[in-house]
Amino acid sequence: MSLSGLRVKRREAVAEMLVEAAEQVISEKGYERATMQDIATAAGCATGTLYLYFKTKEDLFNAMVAKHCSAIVELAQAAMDAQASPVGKLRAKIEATTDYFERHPQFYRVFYVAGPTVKATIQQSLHDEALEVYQALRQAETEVVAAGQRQGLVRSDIAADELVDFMHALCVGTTARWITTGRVPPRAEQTRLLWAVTSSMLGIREEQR
Amino acid sequence: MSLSGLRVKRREAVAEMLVEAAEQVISEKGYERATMQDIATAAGCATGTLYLYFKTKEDLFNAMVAKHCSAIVELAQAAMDAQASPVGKLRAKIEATTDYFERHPQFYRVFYVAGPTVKATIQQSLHDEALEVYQALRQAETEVVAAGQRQGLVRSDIAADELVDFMHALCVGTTARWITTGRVPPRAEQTRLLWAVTSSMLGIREEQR
Amino acid sequence: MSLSGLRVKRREAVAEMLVEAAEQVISEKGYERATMQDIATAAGCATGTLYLYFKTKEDLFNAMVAKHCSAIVELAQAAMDAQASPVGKLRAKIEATTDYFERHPQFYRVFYVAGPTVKATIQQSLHDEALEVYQALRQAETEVVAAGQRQGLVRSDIAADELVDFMHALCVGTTARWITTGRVPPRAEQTRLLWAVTSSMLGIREEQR
Amino acid sequence: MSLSGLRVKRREAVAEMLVEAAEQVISEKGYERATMQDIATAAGCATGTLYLYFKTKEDLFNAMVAKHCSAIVELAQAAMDAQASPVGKLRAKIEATTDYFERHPQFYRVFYVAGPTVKATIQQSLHDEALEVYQALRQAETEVVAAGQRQGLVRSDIAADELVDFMHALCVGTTARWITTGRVPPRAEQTRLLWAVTSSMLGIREEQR
DNA sequence: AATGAATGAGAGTTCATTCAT
DNA sequence: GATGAATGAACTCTCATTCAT
Repeated sequence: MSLSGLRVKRREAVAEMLVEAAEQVISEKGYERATMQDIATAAGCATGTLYLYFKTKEDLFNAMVAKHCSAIVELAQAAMDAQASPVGKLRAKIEATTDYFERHPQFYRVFYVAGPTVKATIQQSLHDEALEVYQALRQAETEVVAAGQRQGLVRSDIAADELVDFMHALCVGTTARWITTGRVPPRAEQTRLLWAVTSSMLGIREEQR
Repeated sequence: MSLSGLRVKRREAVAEMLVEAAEQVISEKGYERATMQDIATAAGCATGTLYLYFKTKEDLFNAMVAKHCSAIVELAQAAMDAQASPVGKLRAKIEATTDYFERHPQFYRVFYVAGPTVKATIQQSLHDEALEVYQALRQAETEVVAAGQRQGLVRSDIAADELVDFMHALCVGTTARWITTGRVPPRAEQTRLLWAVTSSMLGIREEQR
Repeated sequence: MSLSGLRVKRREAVAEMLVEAAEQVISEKGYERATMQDIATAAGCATGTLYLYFKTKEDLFNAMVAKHCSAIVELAQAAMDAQASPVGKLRAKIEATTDYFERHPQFYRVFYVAGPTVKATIQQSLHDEALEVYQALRQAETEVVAAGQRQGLVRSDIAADELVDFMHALCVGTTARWITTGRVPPRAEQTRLLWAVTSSMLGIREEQR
Repeated sequence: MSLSGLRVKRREAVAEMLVEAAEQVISEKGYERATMQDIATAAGCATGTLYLYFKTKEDLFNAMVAKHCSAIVELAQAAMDAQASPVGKLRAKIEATTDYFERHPQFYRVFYVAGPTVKATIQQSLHDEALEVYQALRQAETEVVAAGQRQGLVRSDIAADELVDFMHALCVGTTARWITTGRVPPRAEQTRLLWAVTSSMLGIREEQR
């Protein structure tokens, strides 16, 4: 690997570390209350150093959000692709995302602590890179639900895209509660519970029955 | 009413107005970005006046949150009391809260815009005044769900208090989506949709069938 | 005078005082080196106070420049209007401006110390308020010189507007030298010297001879 | 030439290049706004490299000013030496300096953009190297003018050293106007105009008449 | 009670300078 | 010698809070 290749690698590694420090601090204090000084201290560097890697505070925040969004979307998509049946896909997707949030509770907390910038930021940062991917995921889920409806496996009295929204609301809301209260059930239980409520909400009739 | 009684009345009326101004501004800009100057301007008074009624900015925010929490809890409790059957109670509670948020979208928005202080504040402000009432509501709901389970009207494979949490997650998450996207379905549709997903999630078998 | 009238008066008085403090500090250290803290200290107030009267540092600077430019232009115009003959007008204008700079040496120093913003600022601030007045003055001078040329009192081998530019260059440059070296000749001598060189540069033949 | 002699040569060549880069950037943005990074970029080297040749930013600036001052003084002196008569000397000096500024407009611009450091810097940097030379030039000019006065070629109602100052003011002010407005007359015209106004200001009676 | 001018601590950001590589 | 990442002091500007009127 060339010298400049090494440099790029190193730069990315440092940026990654700074993002993690930011994540740490922001998840504790919220975006507005977290100062660049705080983040620098958490990262073990000087304030000015942060600006060598990110042009503004918001930039740093965006980088963090984009990183996680991309990761989640990617995992969810992969989990769905690995399954054949609509019901299997939905279940796998729920498992994958629950899993991710459990492994990255700080990121989740950001959304409940981060404040005003979050919404604007997510939309903006996703526009740049991951929005298409994110929309594709939503599209894919809707198609899966619709397929389930056509096969009589999913309730048909509510439109597929609305069901997807309900699914998201339920999963996100539940995960939020787990993480913010600090009482996270064991993994197996998480999946069981979430799938139990989601599947009955969707009126799912399991195929193998 | 005594003179001092009138004075108290007047003081409360002014405080109420200031809270409304704060609500307006904070729901637009978020807690951190909303300045006391902004709020004073919205209320049509001077900055200093705010401090005659609230000791700090956070105090003003707390008053606003407490006001709405109390109102919601009260309405929900009343709606449940007016129904006899467990299923009726649950349905009535959902209707009552959905109703409240639709009439006070600004308050709802606060939770998605308000930022870091929200969680701390809610817990703190609820501690002070409304937490007991709020816990009582949750308790009441849990008992209703448990009663439904005993009568075979509600699924029994998940504990009553957990079902209550799922209910909350679903309702709050869905309402959030409606309000933040700005695409609020008509009232009747709201209730139909929410009840359709909630009841099937709870495995409800309607009594009259 | 009404209460709000008094308030406006007071506000203007304070703003004027702050401008003077800024003038003091900037003439010593230059625009870039003068900090808002310095200016506040010179004015005997807190940093924040400056921002109650001027939106930005540049704003404060602009206010200062605009004030002096307007004053000079006004005095110069008045001095010219008070004279009948072209030669008298030119002489009166030189006297008036020399006079002003002698009474406000700090302002003059600004132009030799203030730095990059000066040119941009002067053009911009003059655009807003005083540019037309300033252009009018230049126009008036050009006409005076042209009149002098028609009457055979001023050399005709160089265009009137160019002669005006030379006049400005000579006066400004000379005043600059006096003020920056600190060796300012007595008033009577100033006028005598400046007029001696200017009039011979303009090829002036005094009328009464 | 010895090895170390070559090294010195090389070092000077690099320093010269860096000074030119600084000149470029500072003439555009002004001293304060020009960053060492900007200059390094313009020079095609790293920030740190600048510090191998100049101890501080001000040092680099001083080097640049000193370079031009020396050059101008040298040219002016040579031009004067090449003429015999006082009037010829003055005219030749004006031609030489006008010429220099036209060939180095960036340097001239520095004085109108560079800001607070200029005065201090010029005095300081000239002290170190060129002040004596500069003073010598001024002295030489004064003697030329005095000689002109003795021969009845130059007005005698104003002291020789003051006339020299007026000459400087007029030439510098005029050149400034040309360069900052960007409307530079053709070379021949420059000399004609400047000499026309300067000579009549000095009350010069051309010898050949 | 009401005002709003004043405060000053603290935020984000920049940049001359250093130093390990 | 050359590099450029790292530093941290210093800057402009904001805003919750106070207090004389």
